[in-house]
Amino acid sequence: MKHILQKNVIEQTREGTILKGAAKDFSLALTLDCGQAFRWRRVSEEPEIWQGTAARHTVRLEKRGEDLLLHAIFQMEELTFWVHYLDLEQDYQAIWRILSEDQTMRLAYEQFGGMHILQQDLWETLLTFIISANNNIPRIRGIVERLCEQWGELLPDGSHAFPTPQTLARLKEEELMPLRAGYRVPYLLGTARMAAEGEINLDELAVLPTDEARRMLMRFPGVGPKVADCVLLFGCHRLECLPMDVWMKRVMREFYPQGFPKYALPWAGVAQQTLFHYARTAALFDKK
DNA sequence: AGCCAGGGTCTGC
DNA sequence: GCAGACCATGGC
Repeated sequence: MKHILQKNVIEQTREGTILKGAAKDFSLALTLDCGQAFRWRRVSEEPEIWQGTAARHTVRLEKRGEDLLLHAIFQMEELTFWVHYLDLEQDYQAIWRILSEDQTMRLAYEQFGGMHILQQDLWETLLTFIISANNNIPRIRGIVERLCEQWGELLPDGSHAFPTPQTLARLKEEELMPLRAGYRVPYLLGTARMAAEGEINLDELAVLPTDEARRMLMRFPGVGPKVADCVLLFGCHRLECLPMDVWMKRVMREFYPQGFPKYALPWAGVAQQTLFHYARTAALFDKK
């Protein structure tokens, strides 16, 4: 608890909990809508409010100037969950001081600074990124939403938790047809069954060295190198992992034919996420 | 109509 | 190990 207090000054109000200064170098919009999580939606423009569910927790986050308000969050346990999830303890400025030695990364950061790498639930991240394969972000959102509404436990506030491996493992392929997930359905079920039967234990995987964890993730059906790296980065907080989707391949071909500079490697995933957004937004490439 | 999207699997060499 | 076909779905 004290590490929260170190970096974030907490103020309890009737509305919830305010983290003073937490929104200063942290962008809700960039972090929650940059293709690492798919269950967030902006419920208000002004003030800026985001609502989302992660694992079995749900919250509304409001940007109030430089402060961050967590609506209706009063208990320390809930607060700790979100501080961890949003990665508010990490010093991203220190990371970007290093990455900014590189010209392209510096330019990307100047436009799109403030992204955090979320610390998402491993299982949820695994299934979500199996869905992401050869897919686009709006459609991934829809499939994940239908998945949770159908088979995720109903939470007190009316939202749905992410479905457990055990729940999904019992289903048949035809029951997943309403998801409209296409050829990924057998991957989802196969992965759910392996996780439910403990063929691969995700808790054990989470503490393995990155290379071993990656090899183990790739034993799940529907998980290749790219999905594995997304799971390691977004669900295991391995900031050195560099998922290579079509956009990052363009970035690498254009700006880093020899790969990232060596000093950037420990934070390759952090750089990647900002460059990913930069590439997609800034019209750097004329579609190939 | 054809191409593309946070790719993976399977086959054939 | 590596290229190429194939894979549902929906937006443009």
